[in-house]
Amino acid sequence: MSLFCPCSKVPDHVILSGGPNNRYWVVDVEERPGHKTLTISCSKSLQPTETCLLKDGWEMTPVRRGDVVHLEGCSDGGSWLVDREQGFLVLLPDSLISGTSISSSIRCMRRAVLGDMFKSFDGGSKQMLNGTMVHEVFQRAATAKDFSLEKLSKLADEALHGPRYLGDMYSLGVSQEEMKQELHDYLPSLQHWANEYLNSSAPKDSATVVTVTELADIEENVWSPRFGLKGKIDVTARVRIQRPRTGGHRTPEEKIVPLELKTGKESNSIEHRSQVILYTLMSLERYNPETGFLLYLKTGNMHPVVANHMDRRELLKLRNTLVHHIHNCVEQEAERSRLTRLPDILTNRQTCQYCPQKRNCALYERAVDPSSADVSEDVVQDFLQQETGHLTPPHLNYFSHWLLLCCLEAAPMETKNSRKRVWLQTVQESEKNGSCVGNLQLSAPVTIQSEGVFLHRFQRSGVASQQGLASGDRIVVSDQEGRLVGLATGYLCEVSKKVISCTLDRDLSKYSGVLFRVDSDEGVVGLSTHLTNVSRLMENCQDSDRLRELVVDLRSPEFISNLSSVLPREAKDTVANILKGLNKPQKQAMKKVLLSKDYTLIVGMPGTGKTTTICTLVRILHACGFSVLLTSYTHSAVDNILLKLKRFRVGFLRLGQGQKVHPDILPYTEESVRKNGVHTLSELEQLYSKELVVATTCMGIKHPIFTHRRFDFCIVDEASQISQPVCLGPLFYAKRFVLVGDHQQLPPIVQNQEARSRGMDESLFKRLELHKEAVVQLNVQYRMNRQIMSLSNSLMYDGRLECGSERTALALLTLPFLLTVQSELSSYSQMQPQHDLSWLQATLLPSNPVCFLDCSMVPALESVERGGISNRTEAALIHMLLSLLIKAGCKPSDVGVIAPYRQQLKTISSLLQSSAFTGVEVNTVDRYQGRDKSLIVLSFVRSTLGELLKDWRRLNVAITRAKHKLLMVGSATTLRRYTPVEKLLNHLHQIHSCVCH
DNA sequence: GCTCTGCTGAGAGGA
Repeated sequence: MSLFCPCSKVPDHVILSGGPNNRYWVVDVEERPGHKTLTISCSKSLQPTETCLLKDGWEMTPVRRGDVVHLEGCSDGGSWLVDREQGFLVLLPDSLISGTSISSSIRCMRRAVLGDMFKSFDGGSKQMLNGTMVHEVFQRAATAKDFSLEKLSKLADEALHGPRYLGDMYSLGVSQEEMKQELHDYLPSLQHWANEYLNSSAPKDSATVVTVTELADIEENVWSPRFGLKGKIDVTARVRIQRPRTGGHRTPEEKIVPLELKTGKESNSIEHRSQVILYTLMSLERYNPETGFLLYLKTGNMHPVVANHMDRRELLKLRNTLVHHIHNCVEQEAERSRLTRLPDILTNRQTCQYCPQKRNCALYERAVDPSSADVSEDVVQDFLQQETGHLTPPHLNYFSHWLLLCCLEAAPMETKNSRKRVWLQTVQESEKNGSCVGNLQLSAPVTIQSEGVFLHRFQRSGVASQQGLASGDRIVVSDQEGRLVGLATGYLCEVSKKVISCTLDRDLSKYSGVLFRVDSDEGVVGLSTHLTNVSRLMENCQDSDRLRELVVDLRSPEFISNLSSVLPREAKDTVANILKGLNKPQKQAMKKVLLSKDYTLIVGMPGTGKTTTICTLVRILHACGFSVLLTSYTHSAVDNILLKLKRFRVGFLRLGQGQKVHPDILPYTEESVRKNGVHTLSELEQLYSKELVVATTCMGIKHPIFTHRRFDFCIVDEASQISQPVCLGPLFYAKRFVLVGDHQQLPPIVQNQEARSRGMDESLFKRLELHKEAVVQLNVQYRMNRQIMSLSNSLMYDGRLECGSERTALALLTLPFLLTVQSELSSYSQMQPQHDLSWLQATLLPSNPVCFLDCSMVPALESVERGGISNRTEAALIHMLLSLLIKAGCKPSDVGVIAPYRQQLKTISSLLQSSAFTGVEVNTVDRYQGRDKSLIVLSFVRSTLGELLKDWRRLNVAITRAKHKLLMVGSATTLRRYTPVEKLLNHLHQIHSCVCH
């Protein structure tokens, strides 16, 4: 008998179910020699329970209490058996693992796990590019049903000159001619294959004859939640298999099977065959194929791969081990998390020699166990020495620290990942969340918008339910039955009650008649960019060595003493001219950057003209002939600077998806420039090297341009909001860098509590700030009037913030009709003397720029709902204040309402529906950073200060958005318990107790 | 206790 903890509760985000697509919660695991028994339940109440007996090797499955599993096979009255002959157990089935990950784990499980954490940055090889291009030629010939040499060679040339692969050739440094040679070598065997297998009628008595009668699909995308698999099937073909006659007459078999194309050696290796077997497994629900084919395009030979139970069983066991390691890279030890061990390092040096995860493999080993370099086997010791010998203990510490933080932070992202809803929730359930629209049918012919972008229109039948999807959202399309999950992904264009239009990566016209569902797809972004950057920082090369010294060892930044050596003579006048428009600290900032040999930190306090400063800096650097890489975390921050820069005839290249770029910046994107004709490699090279200034987001550094170009300066805007690993990314490509930010404003958002407490919200900006000599402060501001500024000064800046002019200092809200409103209020007060409204009259006065409206005396209770926290009383008060202020002549577009919680914004917005309020912007503190309004109304929402406003940086941002008037609404008595708010309240002259009705 | 923006991606061969 096994005992299990009755208090163990299933978390909210877990979805369980019975039936063919079952999901069981593992209540308990009982291990015995040779077998393992699971106590499981598919109900969240954990009643009733069933059992599952694992044996014949399945008992080695690393399944634990609290895991979710899927069971295949049969159960006998609630007891399942998974053994040699029957049944499968799929561990964590909602984590879909790709076919290639699993087949790569055959040789080295450790490599497969690392491959999931770190997307390798090696950029591939010429052979790989050729492989991709041969695939493309084959697939397009298949679509055109024409494998003649003329057609093939035409398709090859299109691929060579089309936009798609030029970037890869640029990265790899191979010429179009070279690639052409490689590619053309394959064409004859492609034709040969077609002659041999495609509709061939050549009868052969002796052997099995396989004839491909139809190429049913190309690059079919498959998500198989039943087996926890995903993949892309090169070609899905209908084949006729005629076996040799043995006497009697035999009808040929017709089947739909996956074809896996390979351009490399005809190895027929276990990895290749495993890939095919996994494809047959994941398309079980679609066609139930028992066979697949490996098609080697070098020779045109085709090998059948028959999938038997044993192969499938062993591959699923590998998948289970892999998924276990991916999900359990962190373990708890005495309340503190730490990295877990990975599968062992191979001791066969031959295999490891070309492994793309070599460095990460060694780094990880030393991160979990610093002593491993001394105690392991000799082979491993040598390997560790070779890969990490150049690193000091602090370097290794930095690596393991950030690796752990990233793994911790990845966990909440994983649980939030809503992708599993696509297959675990019905359309009705998902529509209720607003994340899905169902009952859709194709309503118009699919049109091709550009290469690989297909415009679809769907008609919705039945009642339109609550609408949660918006245009621009990333989506995934599946059939409603759950047989064709994840058919295509793309973006939503138009949503109305009846019609949905979207652009998808695949043409779904062959599914006419199918009922579709469209789900929002937030995707699983993960933290692989972060980890890749941290790993790169540990590389044994010049760029990384230098950056490591500055970032990890915190070596003091150096400066040269004389400007004249950096300023070219011919640029002097231009630079002097540009400098004219700047104030003193801004000029200092320019000078510091020019003198820097390593880096400069520019602290841009609120309203001090950060964007202008960066724009001016770029102009100066440009005038001096320096190249500049301009980045920030968000597209909008990058474009804000570019919009300013554009006016000064400074040329630049903007990298990134056109969809995300500001419309006015679109003409500068690579996409648009290339439309004007870039067909050769040298044209592309020209485009990539033409502009001194290149702009992109920090995550956009996977672009081919960075395989070759280096910049004199890298500027990172909003650097105090970017987490360290991300901020590092662009710095690899520049000799010097400039971080612009303000650590007194919002830090990087970190969801995991432990990750935050262990320092994940420390930006690189903050880390480097200890070197005072690298810091310039922009403290002259042009936003807030004197009273508002002094509030922030007392809270955060110790009086360092200054007004740029008397005009700024004295500016007040203009309310042309205030007298009318005031007299109305007065007469109301006279008629109802029990309602003293003098507090309200004082509040409205522009000459009272900062007011706190204290709701302590009225019951202003917050309510915690599903969507978050709100406070109706505060919302009502804000509604009244705004009505009066707008009546008094304040323009709605000059008004901003800020609250720390989304739910409160909803509550406020719903009260501001009337047209009088059109233009009033209601948003979170976070969204308001970097922006301002003449009048800001701030709702504190909580009578007990929440986690969010305890952060004085968030509070600082909130109060510094107002130019002329700041109204704060909250419960003063309780808020006083928190030091930052207390400090703030003590500074105020105007605290009004409001008496609401 | 509820703040949010980034990202195509699974596979393209080689020993």
